[in-house]
Amino acid sequence: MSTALPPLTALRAFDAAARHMSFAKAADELNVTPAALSFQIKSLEEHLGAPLFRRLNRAVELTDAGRALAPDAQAGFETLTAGWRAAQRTQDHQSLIVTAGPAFTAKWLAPRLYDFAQAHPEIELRFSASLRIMDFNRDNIDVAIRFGTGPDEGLFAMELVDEFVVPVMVPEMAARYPTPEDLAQATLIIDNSIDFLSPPANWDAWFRAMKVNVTPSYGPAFSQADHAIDAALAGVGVALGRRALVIKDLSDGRLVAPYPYALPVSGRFRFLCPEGAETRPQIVAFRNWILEEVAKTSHVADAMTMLDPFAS
Amino acid sequence: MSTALPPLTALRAFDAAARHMSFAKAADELNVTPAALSFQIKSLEEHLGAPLFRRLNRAVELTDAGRALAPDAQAGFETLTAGWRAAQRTQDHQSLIVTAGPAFTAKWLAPRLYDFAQAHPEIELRFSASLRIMDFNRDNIDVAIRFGTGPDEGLFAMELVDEFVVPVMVPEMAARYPTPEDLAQATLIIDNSIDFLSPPANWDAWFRAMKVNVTPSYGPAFSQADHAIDAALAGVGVALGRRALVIKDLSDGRLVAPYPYALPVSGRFRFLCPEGAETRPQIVAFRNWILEEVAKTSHVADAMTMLDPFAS
DNA sequence: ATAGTCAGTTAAATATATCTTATCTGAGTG
DNA sequence: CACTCAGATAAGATATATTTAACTGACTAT
Repeated sequence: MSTALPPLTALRAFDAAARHMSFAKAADELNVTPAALSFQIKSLEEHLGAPLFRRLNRAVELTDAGRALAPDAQAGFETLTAGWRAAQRTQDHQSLIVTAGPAFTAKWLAPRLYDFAQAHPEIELRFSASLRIMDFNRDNIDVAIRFGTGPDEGLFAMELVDEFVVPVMVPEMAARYPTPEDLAQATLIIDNSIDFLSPPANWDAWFRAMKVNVTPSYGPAFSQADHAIDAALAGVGVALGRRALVIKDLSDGRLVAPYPYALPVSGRFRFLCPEGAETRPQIVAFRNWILEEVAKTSHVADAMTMLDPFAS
Repeated sequence: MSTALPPLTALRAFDAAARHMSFAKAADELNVTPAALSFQIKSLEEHLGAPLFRRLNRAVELTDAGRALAPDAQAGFETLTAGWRAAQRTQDHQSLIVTAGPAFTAKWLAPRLYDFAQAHPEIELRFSASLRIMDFNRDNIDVAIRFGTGPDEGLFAMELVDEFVVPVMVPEMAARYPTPEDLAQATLIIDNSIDFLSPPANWDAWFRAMKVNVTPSYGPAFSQADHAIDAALAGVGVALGRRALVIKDLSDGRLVAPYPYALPVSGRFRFLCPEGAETRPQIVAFRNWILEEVAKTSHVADAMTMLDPFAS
């Protein structure tokens, strides 16, 4: 039995027909006449020596052979399409598609976007905020910014600055809670988005590292870090904010960190792109811009004293 | 930027060229002249608007665009090939390719093969003994027999009989160890191949279920169940054998199980094939034959008393 | 040096595959 | 009973792919 592939055009016609379960719709998708599609399927069936579809009254259905072929045909063409798109993207120096989690998008990227647009008017930046880890080729992504530790196979990775968490609140509230012990009276906002970290970076860990013995009264809990920070900005209470997500608000004075003791966390925000793509001009520009922006606010972090995350 | 795929023949030419890193070898693989391949690559590069290869003195190397495309191109065509082979297999009623672990192949299939060949001379049976779990389409497999519990997505599965382990030895040895307590004096052969089971099905578990308090003296340990049984057949000692693997030897008298107390285990051997393939004639024949063979030796197991695997 | 070889390119002719238009079939539908 | 819908088919037109044969430019070995 010949292992060689049949004519690929015919295979593609089959894929479209199997996905739509209709020759007419498949022909439409491929911008050919139904007649052409009919020929292609017939040719494929001749190559195989057996029918792939059963022609019914007003419908078609797959034969056993068709059912064996269809899933791999679909997957194969999807992969080819993804690869072709990736190759096309290497030729595009105008646009840049970035994916990041909702928190980083809202609290780091969004407030600085105007700045990037000013510096690089030629680059059309698009965002795709999603927690789902995306596949660069399949999802048409150029750059991802993800919180984690790496390493990642086959990816170019650059770690942004050391990450930590520190209690943040609106300035008016800071006057009411001059010392960490006073936080026993405060509403502590909970951020569950980094529960997966080890060692943990929650309120309990911060108090322990501070060697402060309080029985905190917890307030609302959020599954996304940006919502917890928004709550703090609204004056709801005190949040334990990750550096990257609160440093802009601290720098601009919307939030303050009255106790300059920060708890290091094991993850960092990382800049990721497919290997080889790190030299594309718009990716270079974006990466340099991120580094510049990080540097702009580093003075805020310099004033912090790092706690021992393993203190007991 | 058009998202449509370029001519597929050109893509396939690129795939071959990228895999071989040589136009000449790629042309050879595709049974065309180097000239044809050169045209195909050129056409693909025109579609993309950029070169995919850098032509060097006596070699070619991929450009960034080529590097972005090559992996997905290769994966895509591999998937298409696997699917096509799967479709071709549905048309083949003569041959049957079975994969099973080494132990099942050696101790169950191999001794019965002559029987199947007699009953179905029209079916050409081939074996692929491997511990690696294989992909039906990718590896050209019709049927797999695996030890486990399921369920399996998208597969047709049939569980063979309940599985258990029982001490087995050569008949001469049985006279020396009339009671389970006597096993303290015997060499106990260890089979590590089912260490992953829960609850465990090792000597310790069997003695505990028997409520026999012995301090066993362990002999050689094997990572594959058939080797442990071979050791028992060679008179090395007493093995704890899985039903399916020892029942033929018990039935034929090469081994005996002097203590008819068997410990049930949580896994079973399972007959697996792609969904829809279970009606193909040679698969039906093979499946029925397995069921018949299982029935032939069931009297041996009927004489066993099942122990409580959770006894403490 | 200089001819030989190797890898890939190119032009022109040709073969093959693919697509279209137009007509046809056959089973439901109003 | 005419109508529509999904697909099949025939014949000619067009686009794609391939071959043969001649060419380039760099390394290789006398």
